[in-house]
Amino acid sequence: MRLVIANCSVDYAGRLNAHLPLATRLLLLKSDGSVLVHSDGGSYKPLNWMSPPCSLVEQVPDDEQTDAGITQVWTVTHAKTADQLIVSIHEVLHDSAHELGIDPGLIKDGVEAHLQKLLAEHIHLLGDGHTLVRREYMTAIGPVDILARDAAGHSVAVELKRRGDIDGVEQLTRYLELMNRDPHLAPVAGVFAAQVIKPQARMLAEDRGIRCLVLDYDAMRGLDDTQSRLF
Amino acid sequence: MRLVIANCSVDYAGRLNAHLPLATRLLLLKSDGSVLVHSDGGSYKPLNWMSPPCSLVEQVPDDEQTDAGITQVWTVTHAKTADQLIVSIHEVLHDSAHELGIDPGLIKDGVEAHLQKLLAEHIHLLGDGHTLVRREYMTAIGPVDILARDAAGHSVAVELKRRGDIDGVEQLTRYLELMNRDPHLAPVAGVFAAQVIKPQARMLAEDRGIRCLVLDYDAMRGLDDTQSRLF
DNA sequence: CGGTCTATGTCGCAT
DNA sequence: ATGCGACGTAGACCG
Repeated sequence: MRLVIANCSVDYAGRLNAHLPLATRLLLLKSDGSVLVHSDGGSYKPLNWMSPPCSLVEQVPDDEQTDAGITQVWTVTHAKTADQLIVSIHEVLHDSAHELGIDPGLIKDGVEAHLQKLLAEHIHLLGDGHTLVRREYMTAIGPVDILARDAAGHSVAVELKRRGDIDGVEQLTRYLELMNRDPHLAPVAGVFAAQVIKPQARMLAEDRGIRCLVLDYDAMRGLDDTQSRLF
Repeated sequence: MRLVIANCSVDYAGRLNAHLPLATRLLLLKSDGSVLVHSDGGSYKPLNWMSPPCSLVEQVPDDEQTDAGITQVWTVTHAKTADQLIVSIHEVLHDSAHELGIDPGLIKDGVEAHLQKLLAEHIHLLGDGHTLVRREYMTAIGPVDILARDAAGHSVAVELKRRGDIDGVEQLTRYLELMNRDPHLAPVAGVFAAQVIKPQARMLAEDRGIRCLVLDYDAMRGLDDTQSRLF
């Protein structure tokens, strides 16, 4: 990894065109050839960048560029799309290289996949007598997170979110509309399950006859632990 | 901006929990207090981060941590959500600070506006005999990208996307529902036009009687060039 | 490899 | 502040 602090301007030409006027920035060159241009603020997103696979070529500026005060030009070209990032460097204020090695990577916990697995394992949380049909039940417009049957044997489609928002309700509505046309499944009831359900999403769901279910992730994990210990 | 290369492990507790095992990484501290943890590869997204507004506290490790080889502990806390990022540093390999100043920011030049202009100029791409009524036709719930009339004089509402996704179909559906209540416009047909239309979006659109139109941006630009050269 | 969905999405703009 | 749509979305998972 190479870290360069430099006074530079940057141009990107690819899926859009973008330009960064002359200013002092961090240029971060990773060992896979990718380049990140960061300012001293904002979020984790760089002002501009080139993702791998790509290659960097350092060029000597032509006369016109030299007259404009440019001392180096970096041209970073994407290997597949031919997108280009051109960094015109005026002054280098810092330049250092570091050996980092391969990163073991991030370990995550608490994402939607876990929730889905936990709810499938404890399907009774949907209500007494419910049974699991399957996770990721495929329909023509995409997979329904969980398909179950209630005590009376009627289909129940569950849309699962970490945070229950309006678009989740819209998604479930589309599935229900489609599934209710299938005589093998109809009638299909809807359950919108999430750790937190926004008031507007709850409103919309209930207005459409969709039941809302707030899930307690820690409690569900607790159930899981208890069950694990029993076996 | 402060750049630190260090052997460290990182823990995040917030909307989810995440852990980074001990390894050498770049720690990027921006002047607004935000922190980015980057490995030497992957994408522009850091392995872990804390976005502003947040505050960093450097702590002396307790005995247990010292025994584990930890020399510094940074606790970064988000000012609003109380999300925490904890960086446990074993060894610092580089540490430098740099004054960057405020960045003038990125200037973008997009593609979708151009697509709309091109389709409006070559409205026959909608079908023989079509005529343009206007771009950005205003309705109570927002502007329809293009309103046209077909050969029979019936209204045609066009939703334009670079990439045709399900939410684009939803958007057009809302417009059509509204516009079809207006006796001056009804009946209004829908056309979903994009450079790429996802199968599920096509499915949903056609199920709702909305016609799908795949646009070739380069070919349309070619038409434009030809026309430009004629005048 | 393409197709779809999730995301600590982020970002910007409207209300 | 909050909702909503776009993004050079990126990344994971699945056929």
